[in-house]
Amino acid sequence: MIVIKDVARRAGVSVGTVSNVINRPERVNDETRRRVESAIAELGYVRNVHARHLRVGHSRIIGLLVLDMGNPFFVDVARGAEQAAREAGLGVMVCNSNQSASEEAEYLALFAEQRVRGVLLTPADATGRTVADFRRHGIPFVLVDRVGAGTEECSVSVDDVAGSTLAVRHLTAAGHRHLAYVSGPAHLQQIQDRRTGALAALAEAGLGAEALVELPTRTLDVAAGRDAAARLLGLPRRPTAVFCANDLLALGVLQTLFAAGVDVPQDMAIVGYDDIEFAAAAAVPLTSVRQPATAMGTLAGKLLLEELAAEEDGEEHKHRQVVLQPELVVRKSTLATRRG
Amino acid sequence: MIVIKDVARRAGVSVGTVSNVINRPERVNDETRRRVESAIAELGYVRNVHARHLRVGHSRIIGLLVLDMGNPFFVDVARGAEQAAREAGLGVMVCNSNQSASEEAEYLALFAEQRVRGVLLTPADATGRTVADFRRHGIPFVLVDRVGAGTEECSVSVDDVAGSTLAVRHLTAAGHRHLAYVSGPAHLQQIQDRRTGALAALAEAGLGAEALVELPTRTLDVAAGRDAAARLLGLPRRPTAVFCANDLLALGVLQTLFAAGVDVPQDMAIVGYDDIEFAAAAAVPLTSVRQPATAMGTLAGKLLLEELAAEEDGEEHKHRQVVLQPELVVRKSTLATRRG
DNA sequence: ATCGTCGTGTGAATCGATTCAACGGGCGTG
DNA sequence: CACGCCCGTTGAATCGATTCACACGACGAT
Repeated sequence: MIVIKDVARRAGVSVGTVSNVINRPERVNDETRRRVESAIAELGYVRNVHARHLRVGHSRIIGLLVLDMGNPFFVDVARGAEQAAREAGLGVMVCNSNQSASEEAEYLALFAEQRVRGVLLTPADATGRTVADFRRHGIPFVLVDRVGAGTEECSVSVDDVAGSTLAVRHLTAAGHRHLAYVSGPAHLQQIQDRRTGALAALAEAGLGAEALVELPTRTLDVAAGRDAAARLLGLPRRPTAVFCANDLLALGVLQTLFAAGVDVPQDMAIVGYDDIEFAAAAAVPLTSVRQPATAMGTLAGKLLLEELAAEEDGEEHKHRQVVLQPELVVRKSTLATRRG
Repeated sequence: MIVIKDVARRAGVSVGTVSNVINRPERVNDETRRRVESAIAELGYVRNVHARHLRVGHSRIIGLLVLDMGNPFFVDVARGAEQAAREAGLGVMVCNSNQSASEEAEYLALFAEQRVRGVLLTPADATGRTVADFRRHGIPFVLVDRVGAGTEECSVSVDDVAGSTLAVRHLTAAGHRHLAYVSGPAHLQQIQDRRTGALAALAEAGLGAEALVELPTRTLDVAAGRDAAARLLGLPRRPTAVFCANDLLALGVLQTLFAAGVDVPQDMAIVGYDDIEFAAAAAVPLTSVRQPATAMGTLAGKLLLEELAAEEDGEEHKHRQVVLQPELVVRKSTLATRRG
């Protein structure tokens, strides 16, 4: 393997000069620079980032830890983050916590070992334990899709309470009085907030918590949705509408209802969350709460970059909590009007 | 930041001993080991992988470069690869080439800089140029979803010619005589192979290439499918069936046909490719060619691990080309029988 | 003639963990 | 008692790139 010393020998200069050609080309004479550059090309030299990072103290990679890349919502978040990082010449290492606090802790430990420059994190652990542990390493991080507890970190989130209020208000306005909430793992903040918003909308309509049957699931995917729908069909007094904590669940619910011959939206209305691309292409196009996923990723990336820049310039950094607003997209899955 | 020297001082031992506790705990006395371990815990020491890798020569990360993580097919491949890597204690860095040869080259350069332990690669460049360039670095790699040109590398792929033959044979058997092929970027091997298979099935049915109208697209996503469907509807002599190079395209086609009031499958049958989870949940459940995506990822990971193990033991490694077989899943989007 | 400055280059110290030759002490054996 | 051996530990060399104090020559100003 070719190292910087080989290049230096080939070009007839010192290793310091080769390093300068790579990192501050303006400091070296044109003629010398050309000689070094062609030596690099001829030998096929690739610099070793480990040596570099050992010296400079940190790497040029940021870590992104999301709940599940199987959810197109997070794919969009990742796309946004990657774009922001790219513009600053940083690489992104994407990992899945699979909504598990222990996997989250494992990946955060990996990031710490790697001395990543910063982290974008969608916490799986609502207690904040793993995040608190991670803070000790002193690696800058930004929370994504979750508001920080204090103001000790930046965060970008979408108002989940507002989003679910929109969704459920839409249902109560159509006359629904008895709803189901297909939720998800209770330890996720998003799941809790979306319940809060749903209850708020019910209260507006003069309804109490008894109007909302919660159907929790272990995961947030299509299979869990199918499973929840089976439970839904078995309920003694069947609700007339289902609010799902995300679109994957909603698609699963839709599939099972369809197979059971339940007409959507006539017999059962469905609202999803996230408005992933597949929601519009579903058997019955899904009404859903749209979240600005890519924008969230980009913004989170930018906040992190700001913090890094401040750190490098020795300036003070004020943490910011950005909250974006969701938007209800009405489609066929809720279009029927309820009788009474 | 805490370094190994701090731990050594705290535990009252030399740095060599601390390193031994971390890497070969059996060589150190129980009492000493415990002292070092608690020093590590108390100080919150995290070892610096850059220093480690500088010394040992390579990292414990493998690179995975896929065409598009927006395609659930590749998410499944990644899941499989990650699992295989995890079992061997390796991390995975996932990147998207976005089907672009230049982005592919960029990410491969990043992997080379990082001295990743190995690479799993779905090439975007059918010419094999970027792959050939990458070979120079001497980093082991395995091709995924693509058979290698020679036998100079391992590969895991699914027989695309067989898969598309299945798909199109299914259509001709149902009486279709005039088909469209919504393809994709011509520089992808998969796209070419799937055309070859389609033409083979047509030939079996006594039909020539004129029976297949190709509608190429620039990308392989839902939006491109919508766009292709618009062109499809504008054709002078409208085909009765569409074969799409993947499910994302098929979902886009379905959406546009639906909006235009074209009945699927009565007026137009659709076959997709990949059998992603969303294909079954579509407006009209899609007939699709199922590929063993997760298995492909796992297998590719295992082949790479085998190669790495051989390298470490100084053994000879024989490259293998594994070809998996796809399977046709028939659903409603092709269920109508053609008249003549 | 002297001094300062500028533009280029050099070479050694440095980052943190790993590894290995060497060492010391305890024990058993001849 | 002397010797060899094993166990556990030490300390220094090493990996490759970066960085910085310094050197060197040329040139201009005084």
